[in-house]
Amino acid sequence: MNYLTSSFYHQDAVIVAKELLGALLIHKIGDTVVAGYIVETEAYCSDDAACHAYKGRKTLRNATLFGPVAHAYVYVSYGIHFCINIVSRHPSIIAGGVLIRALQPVYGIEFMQKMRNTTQLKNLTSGPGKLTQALGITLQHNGTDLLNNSGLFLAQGIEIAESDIIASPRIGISQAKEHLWRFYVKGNPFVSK
DNA sequence: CACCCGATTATCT
DNA sequence: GATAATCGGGTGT
Repeated sequence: MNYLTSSFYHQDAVIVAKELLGALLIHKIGDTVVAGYIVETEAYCSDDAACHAYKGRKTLRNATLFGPVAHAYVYVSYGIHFCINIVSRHPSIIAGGVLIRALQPVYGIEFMQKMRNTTQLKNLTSGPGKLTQALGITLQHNGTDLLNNSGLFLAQGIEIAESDIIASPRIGISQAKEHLWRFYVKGNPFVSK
């Protein structure tokens, strides 16, 4: 198992978002390993009006985005879902992260089916709120160091060819829609929508 | 398949 | 009071 190392996260979030495609997001809960290949991401930068860090470090919620890279930024979406970002930014930038939007289930599929209350593979991890529920990721993981053997981490997975990466506008935002900072694996059935 | 809407809370106006 | 990096269930075509 090859873990992604610190230097990987010290790059522009847009680069990290692209390069995270194909990586394994892993959550170990006791003896259970729950994991999937990342097949859809979105980049958010501090000079980007759609980013939670855009207005500065004002509230407790977005503090993690300003903290060390390779930590998990988890927030509550629409009051009821959790979404996970990987804190990553170029050293010249004050804050930034990559939203994980979809996974292809690999390990712990039975666990995911219990958590999601469905056996339908396509519905387990095909969206940012779905995949956190499937992997058992909650607000308590906000600020978790992904390099520190915490049970939540990233590892090298499968290689995605450049020609199989599609860039498109980010989903669900009302500002800075012009940036093509959503990336997904062409033709992968687990991409959201 | 398309739209519409309710759930539920941190944050902003 | 409104909006938001969402989801699932409802209704209609």
